[in-house]
Formats: sequence, C-alpha cells, structure tokens
Amino acid sequence: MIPKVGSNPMSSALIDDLRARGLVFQIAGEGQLEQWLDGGVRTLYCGFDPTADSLHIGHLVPVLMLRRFQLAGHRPLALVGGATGLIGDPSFKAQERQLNTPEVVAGWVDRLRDQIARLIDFDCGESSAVVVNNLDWIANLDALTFLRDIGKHFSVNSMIQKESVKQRLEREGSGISFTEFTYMILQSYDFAELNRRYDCGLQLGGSDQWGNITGGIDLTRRLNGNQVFGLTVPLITKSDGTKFGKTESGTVWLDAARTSPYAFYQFWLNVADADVYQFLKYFTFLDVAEIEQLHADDASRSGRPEAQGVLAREVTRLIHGEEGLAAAVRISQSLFEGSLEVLSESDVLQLKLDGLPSSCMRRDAFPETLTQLLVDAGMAASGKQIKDALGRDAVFVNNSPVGLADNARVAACFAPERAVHGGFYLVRLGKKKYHLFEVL
RNA sequence: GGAGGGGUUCCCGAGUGGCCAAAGGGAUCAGACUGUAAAUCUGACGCGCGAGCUUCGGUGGUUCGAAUCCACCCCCCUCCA
Repeated sequence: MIPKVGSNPMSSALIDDLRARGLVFQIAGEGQLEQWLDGGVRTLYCGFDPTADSLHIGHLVPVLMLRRFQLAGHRPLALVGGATGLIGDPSFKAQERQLNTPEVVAGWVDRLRDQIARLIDFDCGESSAVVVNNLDWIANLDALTFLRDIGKHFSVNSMIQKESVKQRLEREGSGISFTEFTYMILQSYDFAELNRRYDCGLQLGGSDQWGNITGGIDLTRRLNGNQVFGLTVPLITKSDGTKFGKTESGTVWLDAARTSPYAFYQFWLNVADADVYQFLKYFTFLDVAEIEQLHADDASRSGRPEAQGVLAREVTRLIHGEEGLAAAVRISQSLFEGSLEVLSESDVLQLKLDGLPSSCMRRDAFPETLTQLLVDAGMAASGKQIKDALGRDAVFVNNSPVGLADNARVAACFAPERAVHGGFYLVRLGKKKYHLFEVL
C-alpha cells in the first residue's frame, strides 16, 4: 500500500529514515540539506533517460525516493530525458552508445512518463508531482547560446577529472565522442533550468550520477546564484556478487507486457536470505523497525523466512496493483502449493491471462520430439538440456512424468485423455519452469 | 612508420600436426539435500532423438590429416619514432 502524503511531515526525520534504510550514498551540501528541507515544502527532481520502452527494477529505488520525499511533504519532479536520451550518458559506461532516432526516443518518453506517473501522486495539494521533459528547454537551444551562455561555465579541465568519464578518456581503443562528453553539460543545465522554473533545489540520482549532479549544482550557482543540493543512492548489490535485477530470462522490467506480474512476483520471492531485509528497506515503505522485527522473527524460527513473501507482495502491489498481485499469488499457489487437478477451466485460462508462459498449437502439427517441442516453447536453450531433464525424470505433462523413452512419442504424451479441460497441458520442467500448451 | 605480444567454444583461460568438440575455472541448466533459499555433492554444458553435422579472427594454401604449419588480410595490446 502506498501511504498517504503528509504522513511524515518532519523532513530531518526523512533523512534519518533514508540513512537507516541505507539509501544515502553521498550528499552534496551535507549539513545544510536537512535545514533546507525543514524550511517548508521543497521541490526536488530525479531524471530518467529513455533507453528502452520501459523502466526496470534498477530504476525503482530512485523513483521510490521521489515518493519518499513526497510522503514527507515535498514536491517531486520526475524528469524524462527526451533530450538527454538522444545523446547518451557516458557515465561509467565502457563504450560509446548507439544513438536512437528521435521518433523512437519520443515514444519511449511517453511510456516512461506513464510508468512513473503511477508511482507518485499528482493530486495532493502543494506536494503534487510534475513530470517534465528536458526536450522542452533543450530542443530549441541554439549552438551559440549553448556555447556562450552555458558552455562558458564549464572547465574542460574539471570535466575530464570526473571519475565517471575517466576510464573513457584514459582507455585506449574506446574513446568518447564530443557528443557524449557534453552530456554532463546538458544534465547540469537541466538542474539550473528546473531551479529557475520550479525553484527546484535538490537532485536525486544513482551513485553513478554524482559527477552530473555536482556539475548541475555548480552551474545553478553560477547561472542563478542559488545554492542547491544533491543526494545519491547506492548501487544495489547482491550478497553473492552477481548483478542485481537480472534473471536467467534477462532484465526484470516494470512493464507487465515485458515481465509478467507473476514473473515479477517470483523474482522478489526468490531473493536470497542475505539480501531480503536490506531489499525490504530499499524497495518498500514498511518502517525500518517493522523490518527489523520481521528479521528477528524469521531468525528465531526455523524453516522458510517470511521476508521474501512480504517483499514480493509489497513490491508487486506497488508496481502491478492489487489485481496484478492477486494474479501472481494465484498462479504461484496453484503451481507450487496446490495441485493442478483442482484448477477449474477458468483457472487454467486465467493462468494464461495472468502471464504464465503459454503457447497454442494444432494436434496435427506436433514436432517429432519432445525436445524439439519444448525448445520451441522456450523452456530450454537446447535439446540437450531437455534430454538431460528427461533422463532425470524432471519433466511432467499435467503432473504425469515423461521420460527419455517418451521423447519421440509426443502425441502419446499429449493424448486427448490426458488433457485438462479439453485441450490444456501444463508442462513442468525441473522445479520451477512451467509452460502451458493449448492443443487444438 | 618501426619492434614485439595477442585474437580459442557464453566469459576467463590451456592447447602449437592426428589420442581435440578442444584441459581447467566461472556462468548456466538438471538431479540429490532443502525452504520454489544458501552452502555442498552429482550430471549436463557447439547443434542434432540419432546416424551425424558445424567450430578455434578472415581468406586461401601445405598435408592422408590443421585450432595447431605457410601466405595474405582484419582487429586488439605494449614499447619506440
């Protein structure tokens, strides 16, 4: 549940809470930021560049930060980088990025705006959020104005000192184009412009944005004579050292069409014990004390912790709403806890609608082998893997085990009398992979 | 422009004429154990149900036979100008 705005009106308490959650990595203007926040309703912003048609869970912490500030009574601006997305941020990137066409980027901007809009409140009085697009002030910026009025404030000497571009400057083989090198200037200009237009005084970002944020702070002081602040959140890491936000099937997106609510829910449900309490602090609005209590309770009990379930429900509800959460829970329960026989026909159809991987085929169009069929369905990368699973009795069609001997007997495995509700077959590979086949 | 080093299967990295679909490690997939964890152990890991087919920067060549030898080309790294 998203708490109501104004539930935590004390701003210095906000920073304390953020620190307790481990959400503060660096602060520019340390010491003065708290006072500034305590002085009234403040405006802050965080930018999101359109690099795809959806945000992914890597973007979630900064978006939720906007929400956290809003809950504390401040006004968040969500900036979508319609202009900066056309340039490409070089920060800590190993290589020059491929440019996307303006049409494509514009389409992505719309998608991101819709996604962000669902997570912050646009109708809560003076804390109401605003979505802005830097294309509005950068598109018509002419070269001379840019060079004389903005560029003059930047020292190349200091720009090349920034850690975020250092490796690109020093590394042989992969340099940096002038285009990407100027990215920092555009983002800095955003801050100054938002300060001028909205009296925005704080920029949030990931730790990789530190260089761009301090650049904006300097420019705002020079251009507008105002002192503004910066705050970065830490890079989300996992205890096992692997990259956060990726699964075997790739990035975990916020868009339900790319990552189903079921898959999304499962992602959080499978978070390691060593990470789950920290993630609860990062990704939910539960009180830190509440999370600590949950941690203590889990530790005092043997068996499976409850934290993953709490995390999965909270975050899935936040992103996909009560309906999305209900769908995810429904599928998870029927697959992992219930038995398939008890599913009604509408339940089976619902599994499909709820995002369980599924495919439809004609009975007379079966491939020759199960390996082929399941690879085509995307259940494994190669027939070898299916073969291995078949040999270990790890494949089930509607809960009936099928083995290596059945490989060439596809029709028998999918015999009409084995179907559920006419023509449905739920194939399980291993413990967690499911695929629903509808055979006509 | 000159001198040297290097490009191997998803990644790192061995391999310098047949025993090589190519050591070892990582990642990944499956099994056991569990909690739809972690750790550990086992198996798989170019493609193919199989016969078999296709790989070792590229193109040609030598050879009964090449990732390994030769020629040319492309790319990367280090040092010197």
